[in-house]
Amino acid sequence: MTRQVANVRVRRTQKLLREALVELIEERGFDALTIGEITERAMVSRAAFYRNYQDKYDLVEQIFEEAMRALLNALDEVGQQHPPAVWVEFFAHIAAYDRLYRALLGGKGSPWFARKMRAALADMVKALGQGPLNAHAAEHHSHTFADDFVPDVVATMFVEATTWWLEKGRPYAPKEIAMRTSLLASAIFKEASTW
Amino acid sequence: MTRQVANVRVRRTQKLLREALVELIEERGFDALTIGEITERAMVSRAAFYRNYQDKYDLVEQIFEEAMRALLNALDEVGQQHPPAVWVEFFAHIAAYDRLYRALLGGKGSPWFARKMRAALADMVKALGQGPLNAHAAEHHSHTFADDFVPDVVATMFVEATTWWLEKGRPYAPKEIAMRTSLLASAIFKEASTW
DNA sequence: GAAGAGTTGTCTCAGATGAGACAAGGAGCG
DNA sequence: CGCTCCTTGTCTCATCTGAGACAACTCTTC
Repeated sequence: MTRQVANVRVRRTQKLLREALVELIEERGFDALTIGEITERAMVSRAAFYRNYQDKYDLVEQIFEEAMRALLNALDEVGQQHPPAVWVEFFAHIAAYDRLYRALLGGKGSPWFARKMRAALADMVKALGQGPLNAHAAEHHSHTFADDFVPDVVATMFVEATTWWLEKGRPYAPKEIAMRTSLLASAIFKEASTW
Repeated sequence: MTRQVANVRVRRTQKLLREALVELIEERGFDALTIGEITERAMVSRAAFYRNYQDKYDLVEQIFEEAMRALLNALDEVGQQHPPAVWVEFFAHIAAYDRLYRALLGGKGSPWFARKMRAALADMVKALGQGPLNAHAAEHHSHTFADDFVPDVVATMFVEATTWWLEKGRPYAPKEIAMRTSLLASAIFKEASTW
């Protein structure tokens, strides 16, 4: 399949499909959706769907990747000065894409997506692990299996925190939830560094 | 121009243009907009615009007419039992189309639209004038020039009330604002019936 | 396990759409 | 006035899209 990008019609089709998918996940959950349902909502033909995407997983994946790109851009602007600032930005990002993440992570979402997100976050945590967030590991040169395992644990924690936060209607400001979760993350890293 | 309706593509184009127009009125005001700007936001060609509409006034007009159709449907369901109920439904309708009416009636809207709405409301008031709302006129058979003038005044009052209500962020519930304005309307009718 | 209903993924072709060019008109400016 | 820049409204043609048909597949339900 040739993944087109130049044409306005193609980009419009993709936009309509993305919006329709998010709406429908909110209404009926991801797993229950059929391609025909999505394309009907998007006012697009079923053929147009298959011209752009493999299946509905491909579609969410691209929505998610786009969201992640937006997040990474936001993180670039913050710089790496203050470790918690990254997570403030992260939760601000979640808040901005509230409907999307609520749809994908909430009760009607698919576990498949939570895995996807956990993996992406684990990569982020690993990248940050080289930096100032994980001072202990850097100091003690603790190159155990913790280097793979701990980021996974921390990422899981962040996904859980995000899910909880969204489902409760975001009771804390991004700054606050970021503080709490990054303190938890630090504690995990610290504990792990003693292994 | 042949006004097409059957095709999905045509309806989609119209939907995209409607949404783009409302967005852009909110951002930059109605008068400042060019056709090119609207079509670009809608991800639609300029030619497609002219295939569906005469000009931007034609487009707002249709958005408004669609909104009015929705309102009249809602009014049908209410029935004519309780005069204020009609106005409760009216303000509930305004609230439902909050963004649209705020955009069209607010500071960046066009006076042209306020006139349009006043005329539509005057017709509504005249229709209701035959009914139970205007008990006085019916009782006293007051067929003066008031039959044309008073509905205009009342309609103007409703437009003003609507504008005020939207700009203040809808401080009252639809029921409450409906109560107050319909009392005003009754007072106007009562006074006029003594002429 | 057979039948029925619904979904998926692919294909074709008529038909609607986007790109772009065009003349005409208006607004701002010296 | 003349000049430039932008917008409008219309047209043509290449291109993308929707409709619909199709076989293959998966569930239910008997």
